[in-house]
Amino acid sequence: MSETPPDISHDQHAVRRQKLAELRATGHDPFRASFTPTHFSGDALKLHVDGQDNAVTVAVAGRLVTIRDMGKSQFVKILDQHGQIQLYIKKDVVGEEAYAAFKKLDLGDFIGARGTLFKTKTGEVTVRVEANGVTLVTKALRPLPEKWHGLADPEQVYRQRYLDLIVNTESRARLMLRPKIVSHIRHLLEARQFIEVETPMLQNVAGGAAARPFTTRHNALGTDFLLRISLELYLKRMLVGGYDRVFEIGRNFRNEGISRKHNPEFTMLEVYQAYSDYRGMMALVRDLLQSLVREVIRPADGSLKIKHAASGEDIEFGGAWREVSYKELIHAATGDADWFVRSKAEKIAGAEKLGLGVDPKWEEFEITNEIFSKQIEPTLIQPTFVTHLPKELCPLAKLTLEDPTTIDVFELVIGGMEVAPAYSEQNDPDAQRAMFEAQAGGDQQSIDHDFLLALEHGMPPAGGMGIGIDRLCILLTGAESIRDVILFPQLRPGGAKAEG
RNA sequence: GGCUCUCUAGCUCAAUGGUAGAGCAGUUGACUCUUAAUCAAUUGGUUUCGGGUUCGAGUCCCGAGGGAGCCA
Repeated sequence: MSETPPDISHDQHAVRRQKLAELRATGHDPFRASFTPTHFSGDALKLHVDGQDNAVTVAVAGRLVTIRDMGKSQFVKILDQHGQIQLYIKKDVVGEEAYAAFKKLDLGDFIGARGTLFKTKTGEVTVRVEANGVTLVTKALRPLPEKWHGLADPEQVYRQRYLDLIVNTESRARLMLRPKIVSHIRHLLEARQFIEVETPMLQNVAGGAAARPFTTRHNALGTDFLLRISLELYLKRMLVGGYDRVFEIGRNFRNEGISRKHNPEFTMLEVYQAYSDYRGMMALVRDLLQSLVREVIRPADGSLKIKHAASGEDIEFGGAWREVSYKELIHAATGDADWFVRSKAEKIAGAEKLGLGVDPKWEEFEITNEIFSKQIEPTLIQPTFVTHLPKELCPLAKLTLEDPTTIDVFELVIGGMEVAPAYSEQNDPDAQRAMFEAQAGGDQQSIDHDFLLALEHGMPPAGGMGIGIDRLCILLTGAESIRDVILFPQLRPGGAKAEG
């Protein structure tokens, strides 16, 4: 027994495991302890009345994130769903043995604490822990990242998001905002008598958008399915079925690149309203976004302005929003009022004059749209309804009566990003079939014949709109990347740092 | 998929091709109102991995892997 134990003081994992072993040896299993808090931290803090210290007793629980040890007393902070609350532990209050046990706690441990609320000299409402007031409810066997700089390595932030949420206050605030945004959207739509539905993610034909789908296999049916790339065609079946106002908030999957604006799985809101049209959708989306800024984001100055991270410009959500046709924007960008009657060769020359590389194999509308997406869209920082896109860009909308080369749609652009497209929905089954066939180019398999059958049964005239929830959250939270508003963004597998 | 950048202690970061360091965290001690608490001492490294050049490589070269940005 004369052997000196090996020095493990450098190995925080080993030190914590040893503490766990000691606790168990003395009959305290920190994974079997129970504690029932009476309040979340934020609610508890509100209970303190100025000038009435120690009048209210609360029980709070959370993760130990700060320890300030002053010998015979300590200030510590715990973190729960609401945020942090400070605890004050005095040796002469809790007793020698309990105080010694408390000193063995580590940052990251989950504890429960019971005590009375008081205000410290510096004005922070704090729980004065009472005798037998502390319970260790879970031992953390791994150390937390550094307290001041937090977790900065982007890879670890995404792979171990839980650590990011514990130590990076801004990440936590931003990600907590997202459920509030989604909830607010739901409530607003429900208040307007929209019905929320759930439609299939496993589909035979991935329709409603142009994107490469993921494929998966159903064993019992012995058949492949595609993961949906859009919600559109099933929600329209609901219009056929007599649901006049429907929406769905759900995951779409697109088997394409990953970037600051793209995650392979992302969340869409789609809304369909019978007897409305794209102009009705304009009012709806503006109401929705203004309400979100007013009620959820609540800019401090009482305005409806949000800072745009990429440009530094303030985005003004209040008031009426700019409305401009696609053709007007193209005319202005090219300086050519006759752009749309120019030959393909002239369009190629025009695009190249703007510094854009174009593939001669492209269709004319693709050349024009390259100008829109590269030269125009990124400059539209303030909310802008771009209306009447060329009909080739979407086969699911009604043609404009006065100009059958365009469709009755808008694309809402904010912060240089497409946020919400909306259409007067095509409900003529023959026109719809013709558009599908033209687009499929003989590939009958890519046509959703079941949807066309539904249309033949009759779909009421309707306006429809989609909002990319992730992009909306980027805008509303001032984030720089889609990865900052998705809890667990897609990364290459297996890269997590190996831990002993 | 292409180009550029990046990977060093648990975390945040240093280190002309020449002995791998600091702060926080950890460990030991002091301190009964702290706010990145303070003070003293102290442990801790296969520098992402595999090759190469060199008397000598964290640093230069090649390859692999992860991540970031731009492009497609």
